[in-house]
Amino acid sequence: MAKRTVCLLQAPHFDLRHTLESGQYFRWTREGDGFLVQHGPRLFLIRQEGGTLVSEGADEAFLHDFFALDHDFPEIEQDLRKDRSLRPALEAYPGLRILRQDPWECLCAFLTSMASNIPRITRNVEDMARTYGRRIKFGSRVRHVFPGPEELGDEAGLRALKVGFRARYLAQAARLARGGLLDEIRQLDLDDARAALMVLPGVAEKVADCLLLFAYGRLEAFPVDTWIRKVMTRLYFKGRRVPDAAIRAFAADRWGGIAGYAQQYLYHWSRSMKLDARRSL
DNA sequence: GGCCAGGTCCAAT
DNA sequence: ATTGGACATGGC
Repeated sequence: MAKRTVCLLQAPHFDLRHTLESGQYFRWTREGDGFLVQHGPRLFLIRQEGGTLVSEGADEAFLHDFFALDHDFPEIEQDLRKDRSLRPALEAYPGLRILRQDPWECLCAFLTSMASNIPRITRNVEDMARTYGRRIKFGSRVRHVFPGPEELGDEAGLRALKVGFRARYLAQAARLARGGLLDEIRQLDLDDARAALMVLPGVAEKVADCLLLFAYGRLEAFPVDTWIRKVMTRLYFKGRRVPDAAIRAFAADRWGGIAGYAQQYLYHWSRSMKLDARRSL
């Protein structure tokens, strides 16, 4: 067996665990004091030692891109800290960052996310990989690459994986992705990009915003899901139910180009808080 | 058992 | 323009 080279990467102001556990990405498992992660064709071990990421099985350029180390973390954090309501979330998960995922994989993950939950999304994604993806090994560990749009099964095949009504969306997404839809997004401004993504059946505002934020690096995107709706109405709307558009508009106004970071902190924090409807913040 | 879940779509106000 | 139910499956 070929010996794998160890890759060291400086990642100050970055917390691997908070980042992976925040619910933006699903293809990782804990292993020892680190994680076994896969993304695209890669399968790698990674752990954090202070401000350094130590990895086996991935090169520096990939890691730098995937973990989005080009984002100006101190600047983002400093900006968000100006909002007092955000501080508990910021302090609960210092170093929580937004990843830069592959758009196709991200699309499939969040297509399966509707009316679901993280354990089930994770299982759906792994089922798709195991059924349609090519095998890869890391030492004695065997995993599967997430299948490309050409490799993903048809609707009937996907239904057999228990993804339910999401099977049709996934099959259609594959068809449109084969036509290059996901590549055309990058050059569009936010509104056009969102509209282009929403051409995909099963993609409306929330999933589109997840892609824009988690895959396309559009840090101003602010996905509004049930958790965000709950925490935002509590923190900023006196508990009154308001349209999602109003929440997005508020976020854009308050946090501008880094609203997506605020979203990810609030999402992770609100879930850990187990916010109760009867309790005020 | 029925209700609801990292939503979206469609029909009926 | 807004609202309610259906959609598969699974967990509680």
